[in-house]
Amino acid sequence: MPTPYEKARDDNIKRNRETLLALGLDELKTYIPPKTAKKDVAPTAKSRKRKSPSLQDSKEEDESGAKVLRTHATQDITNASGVRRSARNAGKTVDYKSEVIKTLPEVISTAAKNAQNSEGKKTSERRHTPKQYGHIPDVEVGHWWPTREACSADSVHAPWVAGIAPGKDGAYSVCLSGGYEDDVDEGYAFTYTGSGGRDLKGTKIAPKNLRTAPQSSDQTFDNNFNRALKVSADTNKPVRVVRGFKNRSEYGPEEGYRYDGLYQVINAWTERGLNPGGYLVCKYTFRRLPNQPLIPTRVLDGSPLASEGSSEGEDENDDEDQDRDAASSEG
DNA sequence: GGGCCCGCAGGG
DNA sequence: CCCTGCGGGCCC
Repeated sequence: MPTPYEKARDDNIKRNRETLLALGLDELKTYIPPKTAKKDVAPTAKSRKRKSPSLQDSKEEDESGAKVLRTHATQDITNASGVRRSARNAGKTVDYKSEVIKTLPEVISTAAKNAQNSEGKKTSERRHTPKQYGHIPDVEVGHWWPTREACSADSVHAPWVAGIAPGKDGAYSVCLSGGYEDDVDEGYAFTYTGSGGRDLKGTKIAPKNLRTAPQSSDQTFDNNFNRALKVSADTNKPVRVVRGFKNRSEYGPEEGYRYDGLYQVINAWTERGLNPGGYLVCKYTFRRLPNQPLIPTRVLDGSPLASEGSSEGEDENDDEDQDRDAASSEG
């Protein structure tokens, strides 16, 4: 017998999922790589078998020198003594040497301080401003970082903690980190919950100085972050989306944070949130822009999801050259 | 595992 | 300066 909370949660999830699936997502799941002169040849023998659903597989043999990303499979991502990198691994025994080889790129920094971007530059030496709409130059869809700090250093999502990066004409970017249980992520569309309404400071007698906390009051669109996303729904500016490992869907990365490309906010509303006080939350529906690389999927623990990916047995998109020429920025 | 408390980015 | 915020390291 489900508790009232569980019932409310499941109702919300069911309703949200139906909304998302009604958006016609199938057309977004077929990415046809641009035909280049060099590659416009039927792949007779598949030279390389895709090792993982990861998007950031290297383009090692690209003679044009335009290679952007590379998977440093042999890099030992732990420190010499297997230092724990973050709370996500607390208590877990993970054999990175064997596991990581499949998917993860090189970990750039294990320290919160001096976060480096993918070029070894620090946040203060960003090459691009994060305050722009659309893709960040040279950062491919599928790019992966170990931490929010590293993602910030690459200008894709600037805040280290906040899920929304607000701008005048809408949000520049959001991060999906599974902060709200009734958010639904169908990959090519998802629902998102705003911020605010949390008591971060505690009381005078018991000050907290927290960064996140349970809901304790209503969220409104007066909040900067929430207003920005509402504006996004009006201006249709593209929003960069980063998925984090806390995202409880098959579309979340197993570790770290991954850039999943551009989305549009297509709806914004408020509703009674899934919190004990029944406080209002701001909700949004996001839909992915077409012509972007497919999103990697994973198998959730203890969940009988279909095996990974959507293309086991389909060969059309087997080519790894999924260039990032999706919807352009600005409009 | 959970609690604490910090730095940092960005806006007012 | 102040405030906020779906991190993360450290200690227990």
